[in-house]
Amino acid sequence: MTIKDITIKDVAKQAGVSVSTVSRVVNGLDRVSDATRKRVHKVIQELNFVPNTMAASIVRKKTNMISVVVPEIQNPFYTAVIEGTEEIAKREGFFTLVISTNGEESEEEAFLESFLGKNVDGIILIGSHRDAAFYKEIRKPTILVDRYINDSGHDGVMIDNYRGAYEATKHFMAYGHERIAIIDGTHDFNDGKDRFWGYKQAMLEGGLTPELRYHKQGSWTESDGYRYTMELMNASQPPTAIFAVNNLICKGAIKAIRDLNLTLGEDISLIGFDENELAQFVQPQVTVVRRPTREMGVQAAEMLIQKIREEQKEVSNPKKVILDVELLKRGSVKKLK
Amino acid sequence: MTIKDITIKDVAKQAGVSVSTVSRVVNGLDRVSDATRKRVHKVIQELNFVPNTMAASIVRKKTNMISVVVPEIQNPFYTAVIEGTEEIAKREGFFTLVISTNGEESEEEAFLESFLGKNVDGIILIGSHRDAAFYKEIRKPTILVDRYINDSGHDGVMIDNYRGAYEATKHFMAYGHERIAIIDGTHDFNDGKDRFWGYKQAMLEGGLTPELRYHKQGSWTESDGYRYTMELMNASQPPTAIFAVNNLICKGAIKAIRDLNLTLGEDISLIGFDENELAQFVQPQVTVVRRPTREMGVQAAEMLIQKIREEQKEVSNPKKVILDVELLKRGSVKKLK
DNA sequence: TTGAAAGCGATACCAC
DNA sequence: GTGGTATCGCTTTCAA
Repeated sequence: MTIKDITIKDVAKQAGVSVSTVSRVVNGLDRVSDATRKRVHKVIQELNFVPNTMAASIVRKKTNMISVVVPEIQNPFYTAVIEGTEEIAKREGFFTLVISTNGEESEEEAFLESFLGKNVDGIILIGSHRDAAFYKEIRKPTILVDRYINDSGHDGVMIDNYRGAYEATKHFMAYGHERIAIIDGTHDFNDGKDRFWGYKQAMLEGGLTPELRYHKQGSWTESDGYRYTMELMNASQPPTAIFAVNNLICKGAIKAIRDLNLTLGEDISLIGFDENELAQFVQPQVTVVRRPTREMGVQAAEMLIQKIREEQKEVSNPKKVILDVELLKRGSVKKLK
Repeated sequence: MTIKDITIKDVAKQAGVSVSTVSRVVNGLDRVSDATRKRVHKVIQELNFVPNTMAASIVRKKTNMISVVVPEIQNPFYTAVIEGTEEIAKREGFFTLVISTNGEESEEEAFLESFLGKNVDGIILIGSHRDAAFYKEIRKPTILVDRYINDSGHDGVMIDNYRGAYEATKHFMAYGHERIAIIDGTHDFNDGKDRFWGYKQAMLEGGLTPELRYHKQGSWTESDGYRYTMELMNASQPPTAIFAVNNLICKGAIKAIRDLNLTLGEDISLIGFDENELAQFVQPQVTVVRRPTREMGVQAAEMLIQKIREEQKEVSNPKKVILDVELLKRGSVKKLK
């Protein structure tokens, strides 16, 4: 059992043919006689030869690898998207590399600029939030998922954040709610802005005025969800409904409601954005705006691979695909008469 | 903005130096005059040159990449381990590629044998469960995490499954429980066997006889956890305590207990193996055997990188590191008088 | 059908 | 300090 990797040359010598021939049978090309093909295969078996794909890639200028770059690998949203991309990639003969940047922009850059980034055929960036100039530097088929930056020059797959928030708010209103609070995240990017905008529009259209005291804005974290729910409910005139703009905030809200000894769907109504485990566990279950996570990955991978095949490295006309969301009505919204 | 990747040659020509020199400055080697270094750097900037690391790897026979292969990327246990490995890898200058096999053994093989597997410096296999012969084929520094196969020839990082189960069972007994049930998974591998064994030993040592009616064995799934909890509690003489051997089973048990309208820690005591979100949410919180997930990743990465550096490709004496577990006592175990 | 040889992009040894 | 060149493992014309 020798350590040295055996190469195409070893196979050639052992089989008594040229490396060209070995290369041909390895790649399943025609014009090789059955006899030699068989012989070569046998030697490959015996020697346990595995071609060095890097060497191949450098001449082919194709790696058959795509990479998916995510901010954090612990978040179920990202892994769900990844599963979608992997499914398609695999079907289409691509290998998926997952890179987690741990939320550090420098990591993203390190990957894209100086390392493996150069050695994949295409890139899917999920939840990335650099500026347009940054993305323009990427001279490779690239798809932006979840967050889209205009003028980035790349295609994108997103969801209709506006509509999700709009529908949620409308649902509250349809059930007779008027004091509808929103626990909001920062508005650094479109997703945050759009969700707030959807809420606001729905309110205005229904003749309600969004009140400042019902608008809590902090980070997109569970602890803020908890804290603001406490604040809202301890105020003199608490809201009858709370819209939690992401899954973490929603979890925090659920915990706060429990700790306040309030009955969900009775003392307070709640809608979350994005599915989460607690929302499904508590009773009544929490109504949420569901986004098609896996489908986002599928779409992104399909678009990317098509791009790779067409070698449209330069995007003339970036395409944005907006996937629809769905309001999963469960029991956490009380019908006021 | 041209598409063609620019190479070291382009830089050399533009800077009026040889490729050797460019290579030197790119790699930060000494023996380059400040003047030329500066000039070359300038050209690199202008041309936006990014070295092709694959080409470099093929001559260096080093990629500075390690891969982590997991069965499924959606499972928080795996992602926690991954975070640990990434931390170390990054610190040591390695890039981490995450590969999800989606539970398909063929995928694992595809990766290891014919693809990128060849192009990383080392491999961490988490939760893999092939036979020894399979692992022996891997001629690369490799660490097995969580599941260990004897005679595989590789190092491993595991936890003390036996002790975890033993402590949990002892805890029940210390609190006066005698009818202690176990909802068990399959015994295909050591982890499953050891957990059951720990339970059994603790019982026997305490003078209790593990009864067949209190031993439910199925798959490691939430649905089985749910189903068996139902069965146990609906039987004529239900147990007073249940040991759920993994996080999914534990979640199922929690849901069943809720649906049976039983009070946790009062009508029924419960201990889970491995932390999980529901265990922390319900009140009282569920006592669990905590395993040091992140630390497992850290250990594995450290061992792997050391091995890579020592070029111990052939392991003479595989090393097994067993990390300890901890019983997190929370409120789900009732003190019987 | 097969082989020889040039080349992919970079490194590293050896001269100068 | 700097450059020339063999080399890494493989693919791909071009001839034979």
